Amino acid sequence: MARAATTSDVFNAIAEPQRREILMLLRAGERPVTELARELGMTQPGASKHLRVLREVGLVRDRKAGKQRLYGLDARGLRAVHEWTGGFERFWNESFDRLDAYVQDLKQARQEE
Amino acid sequence: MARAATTSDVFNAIAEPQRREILMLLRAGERPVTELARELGMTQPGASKHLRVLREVGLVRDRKAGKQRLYGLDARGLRAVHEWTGGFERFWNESFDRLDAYVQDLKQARQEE
DNA sequence: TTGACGCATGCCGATATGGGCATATGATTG
DNA sequence: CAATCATATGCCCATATCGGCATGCGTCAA
Repeated sequence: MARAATTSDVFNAIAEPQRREILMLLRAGERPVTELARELGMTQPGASKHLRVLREVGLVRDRKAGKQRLYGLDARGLRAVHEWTGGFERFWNESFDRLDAYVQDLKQARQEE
Repeated sequence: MARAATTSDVFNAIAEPQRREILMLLRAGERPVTELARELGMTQPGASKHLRVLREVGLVRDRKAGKQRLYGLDARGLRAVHEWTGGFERFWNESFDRLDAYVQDLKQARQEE
């Protein structure tokens, strides 16, 4: 087996930095492909491909506007990611204590050598 | 170029479902590799490889305990993902309105055909 | 020392990637 | 219809993946 498809779920789709940038840009409103490409410094085919991935996982939607195709944000899919990571909130707050304990263990292990 | 390394950042590391499962399991406490492998129904080498990725992005830390090696959660890296997705919160709440507007646009476009 | 155990690593194969480039497709305009 | 603009797609390449399997390496026990 190989790596899962980028279109398999939102987690995979947003693993790509440029796709995350696209999403951030779209917070300011709908945009045609060429403008996105220009703003992100990528080629038009490049932008189209990333947009396709985002569309397939439902993070953006597109709308024809004459010659152009406007892409807009549909952030609902990001909620799942937010909630999943939120399930670890108490752990990243605890982390310092845990790191402390870890350091203690290290010291102890070193003494036992 | 190819797809970015899974170890390039936390977003890539957690794109893998099994790695997310590992992290969830570790919320209950440290565990040796073999036990993780058993609980997740994967082979020991498989678990080791996923743990390596998680370790390289800093989501887990390991500690030698005699013959075993205990892996523990370090969730701090997930905070960045939580915050990034949090930046879209108002958009997924708005989504229904926006969808509505979208539907209106569609209707209008259809009339103009 | 010799086993046995726990884990990490290396190699293989199949696959999907992301970027570049050319080109097909669609819609608008003259 | 022809020319043009906006996008999407297809193809190629180099690369990194994940899984399976064998094996190396460190640690503990007899």
